[in-house]
Amino acid sequence: MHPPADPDPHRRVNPQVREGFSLCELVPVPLRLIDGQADGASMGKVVDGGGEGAAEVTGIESSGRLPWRKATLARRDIPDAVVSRLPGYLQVLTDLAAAGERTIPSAELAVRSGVGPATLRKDLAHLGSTGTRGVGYQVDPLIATLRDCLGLNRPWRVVIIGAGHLGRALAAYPGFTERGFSLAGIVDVDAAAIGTRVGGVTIRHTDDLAELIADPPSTMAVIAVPALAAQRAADQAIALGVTGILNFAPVVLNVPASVEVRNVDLSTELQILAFHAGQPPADEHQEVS
Amino acid sequence: MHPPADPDPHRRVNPQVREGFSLCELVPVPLRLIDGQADGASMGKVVDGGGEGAAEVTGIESSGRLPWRKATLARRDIPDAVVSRLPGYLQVLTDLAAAGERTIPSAELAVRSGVGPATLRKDLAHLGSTGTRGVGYQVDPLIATLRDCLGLNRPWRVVIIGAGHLGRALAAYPGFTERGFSLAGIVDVDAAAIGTRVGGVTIRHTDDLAELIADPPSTMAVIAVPALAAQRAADQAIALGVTGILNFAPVVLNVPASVEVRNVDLSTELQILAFHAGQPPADEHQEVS
DNA sequence: TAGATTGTTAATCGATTAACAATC
DNA sequence: TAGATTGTTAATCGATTAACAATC
Repeated sequence: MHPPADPDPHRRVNPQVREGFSLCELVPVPLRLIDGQADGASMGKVVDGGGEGAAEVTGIESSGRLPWRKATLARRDIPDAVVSRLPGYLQVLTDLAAAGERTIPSAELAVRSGVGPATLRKDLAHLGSTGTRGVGYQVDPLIATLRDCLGLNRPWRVVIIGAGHLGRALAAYPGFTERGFSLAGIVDVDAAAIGTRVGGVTIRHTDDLAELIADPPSTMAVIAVPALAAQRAADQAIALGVTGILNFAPVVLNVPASVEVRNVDLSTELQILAFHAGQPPADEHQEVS
Repeated sequence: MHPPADPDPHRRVNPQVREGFSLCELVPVPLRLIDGQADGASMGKVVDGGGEGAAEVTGIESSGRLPWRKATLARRDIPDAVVSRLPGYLQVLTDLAAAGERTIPSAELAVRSGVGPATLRKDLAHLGSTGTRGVGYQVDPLIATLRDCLGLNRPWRVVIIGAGHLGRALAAYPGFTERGFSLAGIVDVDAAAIGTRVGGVTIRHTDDLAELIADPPSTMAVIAVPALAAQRAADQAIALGVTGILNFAPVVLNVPASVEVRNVDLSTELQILAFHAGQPPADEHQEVS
């Protein structure tokens, strides 16, 4: 009935530890910390962190005893597969809101999002139940919940590294700012490009990256440089505090586990299409099993 | 140890039948066909196709009794998750070949590809075992096998629909032709753009799409138009015989099951990064479970 | 109430991983 | 042979799906 599961090539990184810990809604769940014993082989002992800081979604370890915020989401608990579908739901819901819809049943939202209704309801249940039995989901509150979950209510500043055709196209992409990402700047090493205006900013030299990222701070970088320059670009960005990288270069970036990388590779996608195009065509009237 | 599984948002389509059938190496497996009864509700009856045509990877239903080609691969049998990793392996291997490497053990190829060694070996086993115990994999033969499997030994012509910033950047992207895809042309409806040269071709009007796709035939299209125009572009391309679509517009395309769609959405990726950036930072010394 | 639709369970399905016998 | 590394098995893990009780 549905496209089979397919692990996300966009999240591929060199094997690294990526262990999370869980937060629960409204319940002060302590951070799980490893105590200090440097015992490499055995498992770290889980220590009760004392109930502090877990509700603060920015992940900054709190120094004082914060009042328990109404944590809207158990964000750590959401599987990656679910997270990757949330932007799609948000997109569809935004369109629905613009069209004046107030509520929508899961069946319809699912069709418009390209997923099954069971998957949709289970996904949304991860955000805390927002639906009403017999009615469906309220569009506006669900949008708010999704935006909150994805962290889109804070400003995100993004730098683009590489001002070739692709970098400039990305800088000029309106969807960038439409969805709350603001372009901090774009850099390149090519003297011919520097000084050109694109997407509301002026292309600067890569040497200015530190300055650009620092104030106000950017935490996301888009890498749009040739493959050979990509690792260096990533290293620079990470050294300057970037924790999220969208990589368009066809290389596996080596990054610390604290940095999230998503890869987008045009030719990978074309090759996957080639594979399928080379297959015997799926018969439209094929048996449904 | 590894990034968790993550279903591939790039393959999301409206729920449609996507049933395959299997080919086995060297064994003439008949196509499974549904007989003609137009019985909508009940399941189609599976009919033995008589053993013809299954080995022809182009998927054109053969009219005569073809000799059984030595089918190098059971391409239908390869899980999507595996297929999505093959281009990455090919990329790494190509780099290794350029560096003069003759053989490579799975452990090293795995690290360079950002996957685990067990996954790598299991993936390659799907292509027929090409490794040598105690030695590793031979680079050049493995490249040949991968290219064969992905269907990269045939010419693939691609049309780009939409000549905005992104469409033009894609047209100019060298990786396009470097990996065996040739740009058939690029079209737009904007009179100001038509006539401009980009990536070795001249931007033509969308009305010329039929002509462009027909001769020589293109089977792949890249959609780089605004969201509102994407479905229409897809419909046009599909009507003209395109069976693979790389969609950059943030919409779920409605296509027949015989058409493969892969979605690339910049803002989706940024939103996923935002989610992770909003999380408590993964502790580098976190417990390994 | 009756109809509709959610939230959740349990079953299925598929992908990943560790481990090791096979074998170069 | 001894060492190295594959191919494959079996176990684990996670994601999807169908179905239905809960409930608006």
